[in-house]
Amino acid sequence: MARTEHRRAGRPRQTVLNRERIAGAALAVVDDRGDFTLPEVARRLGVQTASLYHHVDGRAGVVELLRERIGELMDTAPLDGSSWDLALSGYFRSYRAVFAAHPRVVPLLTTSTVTEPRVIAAYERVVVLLEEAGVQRRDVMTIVTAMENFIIGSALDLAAPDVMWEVPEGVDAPRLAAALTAQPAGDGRADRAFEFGMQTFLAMIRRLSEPGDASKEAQHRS
Amino acid sequence: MARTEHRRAGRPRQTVLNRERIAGAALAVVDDRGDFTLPEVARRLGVQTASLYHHVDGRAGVVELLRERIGELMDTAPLDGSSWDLALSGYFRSYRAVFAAHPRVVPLLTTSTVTEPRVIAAYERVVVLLEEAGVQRRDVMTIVTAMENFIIGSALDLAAPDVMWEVPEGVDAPRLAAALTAQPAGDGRADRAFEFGMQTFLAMIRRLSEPGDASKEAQHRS
DNA sequence: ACCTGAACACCGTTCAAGT
DNA sequence: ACCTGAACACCGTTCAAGT
Repeated sequence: MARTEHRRAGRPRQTVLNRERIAGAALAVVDDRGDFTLPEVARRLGVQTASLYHHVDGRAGVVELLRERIGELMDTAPLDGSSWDLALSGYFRSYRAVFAAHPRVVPLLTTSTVTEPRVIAAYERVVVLLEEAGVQRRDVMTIVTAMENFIIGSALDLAAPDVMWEVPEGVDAPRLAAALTAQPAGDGRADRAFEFGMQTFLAMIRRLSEPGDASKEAQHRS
Repeated sequence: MARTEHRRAGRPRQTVLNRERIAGAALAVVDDRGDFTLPEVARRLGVQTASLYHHVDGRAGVVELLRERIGELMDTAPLDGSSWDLALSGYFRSYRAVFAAHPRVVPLLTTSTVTEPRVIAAYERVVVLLEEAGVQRRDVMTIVTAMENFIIGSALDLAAPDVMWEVPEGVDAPRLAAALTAQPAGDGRADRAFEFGMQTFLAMIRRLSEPGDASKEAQHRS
């Protein structure tokens, strides 16, 4: 009892900390607090805040760790499927499912370039699939970007409160109120919007791939 | 000179602060720092940090102020146009243009319910337009939510770095690299993705409105 | 190399004191 | 009612001291 009560100063014989453990603690803190601070993460690990700096580059480093962890959780298996549309929808669904499991990390990861090797590799597959589907090379990134933006927005939606729109007192919005009421019940609100959007994009990709479709050119008019 | 050098303690004869001025200062700080702190906002107004608390409810109150200001900047005029698709695309374009002008406020506003009267009123119009377009009442909010998510994602894209995907060393992603290179030049990358996505949604709405379209039901299969 | 404990600058919030 | 100045708890980051 007296032995483990306090860790004295100086390097311990066996390492107590590593990036893996820090990532797990940070994710846990975000999951139930909605955000994290370095002292909170350290406390959960039974360690001093300053100790974290031996493994990660401050707070930004911990965010980077969360980004990696999220990337690892995504299931890229669907991308090796047979048909391009099932492959894409399967991957994007798992992409969003990871955020659905950890909605409160989303706001922490929204502003930065994608560099995660696993994610980059997945997008490599996505590009190949789109080209196989018949999308013109110069249009590929436009489509990927649009879908990515949609998924990020849908992920943020998961972190948002249950009611996305609320008609305040004094404001008259009967049709909006009616539409809000007419929504199918259940917690599937965000799920339905996601599925609808994804199917919408897939349908457009099919249209772009049909030979002799005049709307192909329309995308380049502006 | 000696008169205005210091403001002594006690209530000034004429009010120096109001919500409007605070909103403007906060927006300016965010625009060029990427974030704001109360001391920064106060400094820009030549005032003590504590003074802000007489007009807004702390930091959260200033965020609320930014939300209001952004709502006011949106141009709802297109919503009174003749055809539903031009009305919707016009409004959503201005919606996103406001964020394009103030990209760094986006991350501050992403997690919360829409209550802004101006924005609620705009969505009331959007609902009416969608119903006029022939969308089933129970589908309206699904579509609105999907489009909203897409726009939020597209707005965040504006706050992100120029390169959204970067293939790191050691990772092999030739087709992604080629697709990135094949993008049309110019800063229109985000704009093109936004236009593509919006037109994609409008096309789907048209399809849903066509009488006797079997795909209508498909949306409710899951 | 890795952990501690103390230190520092900075932030958000509160509050008594002044007009 | 509205502003100041001081105070407090807390956060991110640095660093010398210890093994």
